Amino acid sequence: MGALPRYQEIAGELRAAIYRGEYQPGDNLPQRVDLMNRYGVSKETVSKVYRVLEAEGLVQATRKSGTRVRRHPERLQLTRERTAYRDEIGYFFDLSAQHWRALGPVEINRAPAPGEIARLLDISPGTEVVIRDRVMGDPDTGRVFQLTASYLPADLVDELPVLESVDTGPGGIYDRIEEAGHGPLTWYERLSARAATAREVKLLALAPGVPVQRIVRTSTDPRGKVCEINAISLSAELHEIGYPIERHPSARPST
Amino acid sequence: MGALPRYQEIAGELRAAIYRGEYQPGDNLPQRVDLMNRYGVSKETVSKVYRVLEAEGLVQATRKSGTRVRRHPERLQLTRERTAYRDEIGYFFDLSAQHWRALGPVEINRAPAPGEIARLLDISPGTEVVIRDRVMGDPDTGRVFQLTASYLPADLVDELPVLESVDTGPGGIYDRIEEAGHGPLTWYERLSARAATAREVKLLALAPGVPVQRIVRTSTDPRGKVCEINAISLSAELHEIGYPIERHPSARPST
DNA sequence: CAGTGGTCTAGACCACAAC
DNA sequence: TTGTGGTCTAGACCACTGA
Repeated sequence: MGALPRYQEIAGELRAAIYRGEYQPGDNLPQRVDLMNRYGVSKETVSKVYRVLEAEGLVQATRKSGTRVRRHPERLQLTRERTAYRDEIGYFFDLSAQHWRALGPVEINRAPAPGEIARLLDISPGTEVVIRDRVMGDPDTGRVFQLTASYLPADLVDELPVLESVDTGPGGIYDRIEEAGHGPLTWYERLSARAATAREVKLLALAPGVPVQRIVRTSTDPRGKVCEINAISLSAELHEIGYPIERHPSARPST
Repeated sequence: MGALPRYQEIAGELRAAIYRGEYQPGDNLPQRVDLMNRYGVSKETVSKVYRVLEAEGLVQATRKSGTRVRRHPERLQLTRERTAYRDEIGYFFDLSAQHWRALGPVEINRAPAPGEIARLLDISPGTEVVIRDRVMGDPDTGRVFQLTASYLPADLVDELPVLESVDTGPGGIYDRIEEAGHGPLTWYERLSARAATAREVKLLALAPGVPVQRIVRTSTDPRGKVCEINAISLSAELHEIGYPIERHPSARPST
């Protein structure tokens, strides 16, 4: 027996075969019973093999018709602008997602701030914040594309109760915050990724093993107080974020 | 019995308890035997529960001392500039990662282009390309931070054999490509994320369930030919990519 | 060296989707 | 209807690691 457990070895062989192109997207992989015989292992072990590959997003199993190599969908190019625009409804940060709308009403709750958010808001973890949750998507097809959560520190909401109401008026929370003397806000975005939560898998209809891409935007007032954090989750399989690179004078073309 | 399998139900309860803060980072979760008794399930089922939570990057098991809620490391802010710089060694696209160096020699191979790369190079999948693989990291600690692969179409390498050699001279492949009449190159970057491959888990020392962030840069010559694709994999847990947002005139401050 | 996680089995049963 | 994936068990054994 090698250093790796049996099921990892078998997963490795199948993975390599997929990368070599022996199994093309859409092809069926050997079914459970065949692998049991071929490698002389039990059904549970074979299941473990396929669970590993499924968690990697490589294969997809359907009852009766077998386990297939996944076809990866084309990625939607999400040209994330580094510029904030504003229209009659409010602010937007994304030219290519301009037609997405909230599917259903905003959900507003008070809850302890998750660790990452507390750190960015510069409050101690577990402190209560106001959370405005939105499910965004294509209003025509009803397809969900992103989950948005807006985190507001409790002291700011006490000062500005409108932030806890469903309709925050023209220009949305940013205009209200700026009117209350916190303007002009400056924005900063951070891009990261992590494994999907159960909620994200369900709402974004993620295939097993697909991570989410995160866009976390902080809004800071001129005194340096972080007034809001806006966290977006997107399917990492469906989206990519693109931008052109400019040449610095040090990188002059040599033609 | 509900709609979900038993192990998913139990995983859900533990997950919720972690989010509620009943188990803090560093705390021990109940051990296998306790959960067997509490829920009246077998050891394999309990293992499956913890395998789910581990794949989500929520918990980490160590023999003898139990299964703990993971502490997530601080993210290294990777301020990805939108500007290409150049020094005596070559081009760089990342101010904050300037001191990273190749750990070990470049590995150069000819292999069929993976689907994603073929699409960007505008060649049919499986066409042979030249791949230059590098492992980058901190030269002092030896810690690996990113895997870099540079994909070059075979016809360009036939025209410019130096692209297949280890030392490509001052300014690297970009200067060689531009000197050969393909300059000035224009660059475009795409950010995405996906589940880690086995190689990435090993080389980047990723914890189970941690995805990789991908930065894929295309270099295009003035005639529109894509001359190179540079694909970087980073631990999504360790890095985030940040940038400030500017105000468009439409988003004037309302103070 | 004992305790905990990790792997594996043989066999049972369920549930869904294609036929 | 039936074949396929999916779940679960009871019990065995291994392997690492912290006291």
